[in-house]
Amino acid sequence: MKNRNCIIRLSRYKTALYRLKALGFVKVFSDNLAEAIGVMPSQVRKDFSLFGISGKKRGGYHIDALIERLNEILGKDKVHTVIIVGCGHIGSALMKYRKFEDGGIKIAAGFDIDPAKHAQDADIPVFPIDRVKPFIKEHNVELAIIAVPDIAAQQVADMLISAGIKGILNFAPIRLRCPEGSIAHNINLELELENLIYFVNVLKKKRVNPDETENA
Amino acid sequence: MKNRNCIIRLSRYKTALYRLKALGFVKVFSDNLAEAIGVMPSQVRKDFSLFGISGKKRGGYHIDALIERLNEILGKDKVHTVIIVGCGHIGSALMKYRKFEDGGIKIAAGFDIDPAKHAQDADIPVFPIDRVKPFIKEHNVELAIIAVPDIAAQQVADMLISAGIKGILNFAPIRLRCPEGSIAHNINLELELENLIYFVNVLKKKRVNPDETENA
DNA sequence: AGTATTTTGTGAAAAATTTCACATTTCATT
DNA sequence: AATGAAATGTGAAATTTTTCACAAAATACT
Ligand SMILES: NC(=O)c1ccc[n+]([C@@H]2O[C@H](COP(=O)([O-])OP(=O)(O)OC[C@H]3O[C@@H](n4cnc5c(N)ncnc54)[C@H](O)[C@@H]3O)[C@@H](O)[C@H]2O)c1
Ligand SMILES: NC(=O)c1ccc[n+]([C@@H]2O[C@H](COP(=O)([O-])OP(=O)(O)OC[C@H]3O[C@@H](n4cnc5c(N)ncnc54)[C@H](O)[C@@H]3O)[C@@H](O)[C@H]2O)c1
Repeated sequence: MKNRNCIIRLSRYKTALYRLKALGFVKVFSDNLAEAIGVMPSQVRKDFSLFGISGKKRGGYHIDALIERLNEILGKDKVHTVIIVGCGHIGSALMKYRKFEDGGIKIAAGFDIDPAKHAQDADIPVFPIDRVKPFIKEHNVELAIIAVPDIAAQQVADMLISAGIKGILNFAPIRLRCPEGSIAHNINLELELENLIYFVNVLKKKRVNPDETENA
Repeated sequence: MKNRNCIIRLSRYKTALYRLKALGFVKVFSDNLAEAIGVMPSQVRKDFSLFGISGKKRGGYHIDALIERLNEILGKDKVHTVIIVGCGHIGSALMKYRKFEDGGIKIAAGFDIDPAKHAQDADIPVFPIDRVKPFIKEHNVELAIIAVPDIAAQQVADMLISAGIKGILNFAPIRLRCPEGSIAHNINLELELENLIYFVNVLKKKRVNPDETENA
């Protein structure tokens, strides 16, 4: 029911709603949202009913109220503080990304083992890794992004969790294990590319032989 | 049946197999793979049977043969050339990532609209954006990574597809539309963080009130 | 060689997710 | 105020995906 895909759809509805709002719309119907994110209108209504979101028959949903409700459900009604561990290529790209802040995600600091990466006076400071535990405790940080090499990732994750981190977004190409009470989501870009390659091949086979292949 | 999740699992099995192989294993059973990627053994066997992969009863699967077969299914039995459009923070992080090449994914060049990003003599060169069409045609490139600002992304995608690109991995936070015969996968990092935030909140509610909440 | 044990491969069952379909409500128009 | 059209909310149906469970095969052991 309230599975990962459903939550992802809620985020997508929200993105679509912000765009519709910017376009001047005040209310929206399930088919507008369905069209925007590429699902059936009944899916939109089912998702909403799962969270007790209701609109008005014939009147649809009020955009502002809907955005507010979705933000509340998604926990985006307050600012979330995140730290980044591993300020190499990916880590520093993320640190420089300003749009997270617009979305209520504040990157408080970076941490790295390499002194060359340290920048304690920068806009978003980068501290030595041994400062991470006290930092997490002092600032009550619950979220971390891991962008260290794969061999170090599990060890870093364990350390962060022991310091109080509850949620990790991991870019190292391994599946992080974590104990009850904490959670890790893994982003594996090579896997994403591999996946894309597979579906491009399916597509090509379909062109050559439209019958023998099935849909992607 | 052969849905996206199934293909993702195949990639994961492959990763696990490489690790098991490096550890000295020669054969593997469905429960080893299941344990490694966190699914049921019957899921592993079902996935394999879907692609006509078979092992030996009581003997399991031969790791080398299995890796080879998976690579073949996933289209990883040859090197794939990729270009990157938009060599800003994310784009250049990806260009500097050496492990793609180990996995048979070769980043041939980058393209950017900003002359300050151009580097025609670099290891992986960065060319002006107007060179991208001839490059795609000349080198028969089918895959592209888009890492331009969101407002430019759809336009860039259309251009790439018209030049012959079949598969796009998109980092801009919009859902790219593309015509029949081409495919785009979207990576939305803010959505991933939002999703993580939701599940961390579910976790916290569960701690406070173990009954009223359901599993993540 | 024969027996016991382990593991696959796969239909069938179960579970999860999506889609349908329609009664009900609301809004617009006359 | 009455009528008609449009959109929601939701059980039920359909579809998809996962898990079960067990017969058949391969290996190990005696
Ligand atoms: N760069 C990419 O495009 C890309 C793509 C896919 C996956 N990844 C993955 O993301 C991770 C980071 O990649 P990258 O390219 O940024 O690598 P990188 O080498 O540029 O950065 C890694 C950083 O982590 C730091 N580090 C190492 N061990 C540490 C520790 N124990 N504690 C704190 N910091 C530590 C290093 O000093 C370095 O600054 C890797 O796991 C990589 O496989 C990167
Ligand atoms: N940096 C991140 O951590 C991050 C995180 C999430 C999402 N993203 C998304 O990834 C994309 C890139 O982000 P970034 O931080 O690397 O931005 P950036 O501004 O650093 O880089 C964008 C690059 O694209 C180039 N560009 C702009 N228009 C172009 C065009 N028409 N053709 C070719 N090149 C063009 C720019 O010159 C620039 O070099 C954005 O859509 C952003 O929303 C980035």
